[in-house]
Amino acid sequence: MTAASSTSATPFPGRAALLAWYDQHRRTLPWRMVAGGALPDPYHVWLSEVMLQQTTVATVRQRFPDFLAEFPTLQQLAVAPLDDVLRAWAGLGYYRRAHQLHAAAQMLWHQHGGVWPHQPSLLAKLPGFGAYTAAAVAAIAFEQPVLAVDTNVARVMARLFCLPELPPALNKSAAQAGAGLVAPHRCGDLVQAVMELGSLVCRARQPSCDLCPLRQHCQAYQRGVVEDYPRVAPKLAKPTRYVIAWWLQDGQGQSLWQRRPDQGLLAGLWSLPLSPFLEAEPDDGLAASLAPLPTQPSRLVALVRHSFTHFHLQLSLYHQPCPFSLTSPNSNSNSNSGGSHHPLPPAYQQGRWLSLQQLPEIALPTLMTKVAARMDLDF
DNA sequence: AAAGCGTGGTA
DNA sequence: TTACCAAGCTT
Repeated sequence: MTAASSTSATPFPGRAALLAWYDQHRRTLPWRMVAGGALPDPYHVWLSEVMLQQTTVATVRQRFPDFLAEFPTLQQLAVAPLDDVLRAWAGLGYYRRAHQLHAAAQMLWHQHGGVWPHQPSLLAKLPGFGAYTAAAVAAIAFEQPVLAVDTNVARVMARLFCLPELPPALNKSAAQAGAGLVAPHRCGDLVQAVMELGSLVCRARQPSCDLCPLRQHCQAYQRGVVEDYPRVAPKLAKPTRYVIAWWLQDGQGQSLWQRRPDQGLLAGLWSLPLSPFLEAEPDDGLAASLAPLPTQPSRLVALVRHSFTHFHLQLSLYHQPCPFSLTSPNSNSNSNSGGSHHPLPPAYQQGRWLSLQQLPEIALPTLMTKVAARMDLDF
């Protein structure tokens, strides 16, 4: 989001009350030091901040320890294969984060010699570091006097000062309005205190103003208009798209899985072969015309619904037996033992033939986890 | 700079 | 069931 440093801003009078509230109510989280403890490990702070981008604390609480156990240090993350990182990230969404996490680890390890820059402006040069993450790491890990503005902080400031902007302009406005909260000491606690307040008290829905340590300072509360802030832009309706996923099954019960490109939707994750996106629900005739093996029968096995950020998807899972006997389980091509059959078209000659039991070896997005569950039922 | 990019919980 | 929301970044 955004960041602000306090240079000449008017000190905010509620800062001490906010920190006192934080000392009493802060949650114990896996990436957070005990109250009053030493500075946290910047690698832990960074990993948690990236995981928490648009992702709930409840989810990150579950996934952070496992990821850290697989990649305990910056160095181990930097030297790990990308596909291992993607597999560890599977299910968390926004997979570009995992690509950039890996790229930034490599830059920090190989170009910075494993030494972290402390300034937000330098951190912001790393992939995956926007204004928010750069400020959050600088404040929490290195006690730099900056305010990191995420959704929570923007909401708290919008209410404290009745800021009228809509996102993303609100974030800049909130950074300016909140500059008076920043001081030379307890920089990391201050940032986390505002976020914690936004998460636990100054919530988007049903805020608990009676529990808020800042309500005497809150303009929206004084005017009785807390629920009117922050203002929200009207949302566009999500379109529904359709797609066919091909369950090609060979004689040993294996199916063909393909790695998606490193850019775009589900980047670098694995999927059954997919048709192009369709504007309407496909019927059996359309499926037959698009099938990888035109001479083989195909049957509809399941409809799988899934929602992405900007569209709804209905996936039609079509099963098609593949008569080729494969030379090896992980072969990239099909043998020619079935001489009377047409070979698979080139688009289907890349990938891995895997049993359902082997799926943990590859990075599967949640959509494909749902699909695999239906394959398991139908197997 | 508007749009692309995941997922799970909640009302 | 649907819509909204959550410790955003990138092009």
